[in-house]
Amino acid sequence: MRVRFAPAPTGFLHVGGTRTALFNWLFARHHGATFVLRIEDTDRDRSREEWVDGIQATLRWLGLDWDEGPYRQGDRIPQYLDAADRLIASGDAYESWLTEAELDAEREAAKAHGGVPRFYERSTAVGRGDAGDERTRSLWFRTPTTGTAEFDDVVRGRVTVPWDTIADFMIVRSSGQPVFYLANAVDDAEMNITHVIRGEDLLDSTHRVLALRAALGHPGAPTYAHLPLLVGHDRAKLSKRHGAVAVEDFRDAGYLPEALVNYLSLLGFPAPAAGSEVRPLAEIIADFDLARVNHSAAFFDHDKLDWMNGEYLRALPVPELVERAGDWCRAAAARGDGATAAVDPSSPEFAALLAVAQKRLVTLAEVPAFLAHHFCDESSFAIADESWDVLAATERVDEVLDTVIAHLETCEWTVEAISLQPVIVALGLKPRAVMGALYAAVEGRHSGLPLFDAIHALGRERTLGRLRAARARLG
RNA sequence: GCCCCCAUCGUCCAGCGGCCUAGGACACCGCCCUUUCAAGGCGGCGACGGGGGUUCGAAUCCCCUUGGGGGUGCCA
Repeated sequence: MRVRFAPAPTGFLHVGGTRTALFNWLFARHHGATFVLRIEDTDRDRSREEWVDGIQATLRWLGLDWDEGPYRQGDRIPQYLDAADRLIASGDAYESWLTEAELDAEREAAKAHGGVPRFYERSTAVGRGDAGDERTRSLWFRTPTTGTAEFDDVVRGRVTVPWDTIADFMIVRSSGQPVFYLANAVDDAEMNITHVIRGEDLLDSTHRVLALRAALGHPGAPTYAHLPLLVGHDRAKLSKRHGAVAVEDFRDAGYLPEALVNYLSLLGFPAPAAGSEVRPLAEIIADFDLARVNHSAAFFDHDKLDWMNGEYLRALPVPELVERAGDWCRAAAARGDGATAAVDPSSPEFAALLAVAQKRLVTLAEVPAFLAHHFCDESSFAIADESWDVLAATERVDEVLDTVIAHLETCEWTVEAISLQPVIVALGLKPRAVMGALYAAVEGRHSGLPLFDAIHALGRERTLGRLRAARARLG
């Protein structure tokens, strides 16, 4: 069996396309099939080489490795044009020298009659036009006018459409470049693709591709499976205007590829009957079955992705978390992220603080904020305004600071010995009531990393310096 | 306009004629734990769009309707 993922390099790989790639990949890995990557760059004007590279880089980042390709349709133009010639010869297609305005006029006329445009008659009548006309040649497939177009879809069942509702369609542009339908039909046949797994937005095009394939004389047809679309808040097909949908943006935003893959595997496919939705790839592969794919569109829920990413982050062994967070920080710094540049991923404190930050992380992008109080110059250390307000509003805060300072001046420097509850309780106060003030004084914000670990990593002098500064500011 | 697809909690899924006073997950709310915040534990809120059938019995089958989406491009 052979499947293919066939993106057009007209933009970054977005989550919708990624889900399609993932389901093809899952199918291939489940059945031991061959996964082919094919770049559909027949539209020269919109295709860009950087996207061809970007798509591959993103697939690699996700771990969706392909077995063949990437094939480039741009390299196979002669095959498509040859196919077009055969269609002209057999009478299944015709050439047209109609201008775009004339084509539009035909469309208008057809619409007025409640029908669908056919350009053959008019094309024949006009021919190449008069000498001096600025006409160009395009090739069109002549669709049947009677009967029904039908095929069996693994997820939708039998799909039937009357041929008289399907207009003639272009197969070669006036620029001489073949159109998607033709290239798609030729490639799926010549590459021996057995299963076409793609988005539902391509459902209606299947009839045209199948008609081309039949007219070209390719026996049989692949099994089709049209996946439910991924939609945004407005339930419309997911696109750029729905915010961050470029997968490379998710990488930069600190998401783990395995979390994104796991999350995507849940959209349009039943969650495991028993056990967690968070599960190893091997299990997702083993469980995959085209016949169980859902029918209705799925909303891409960032909240659930966040939760999933947190689950994966928490499950990471600390050394691996340190390594991956370090990689992320270096990449962010390289992108020019100033807040991250100060963080030193190779320092022992980075690892120590990350270990206590782990349960609090939703994405790797939050690492710098949690660690900022540690990796800053004392001269640039500042307490956030709202956190200072919390500190200032704390009951007997001056007394608390004095006591804590005294304790930290002499205590043994271990996380256990630093523990501040005893001294607070000794003052007759509840730790809950004053802890916020201490977080603010030491970490610059009233909520953050566990205080005693933060203090331990910070060291005695820096900690005392901050506490004394806060005490002094109180007056 | 025409054609096609779809329809269970706010969201993602379970359900494939009786086990459903509809189950799980995310989100949300509350409680517990607690060094703030998280994490974790426990609990709560919350859905079969509507109308006809079929059947002893429909979330599950059929029809209509409504709603949503997709297609109808010299995009794929």
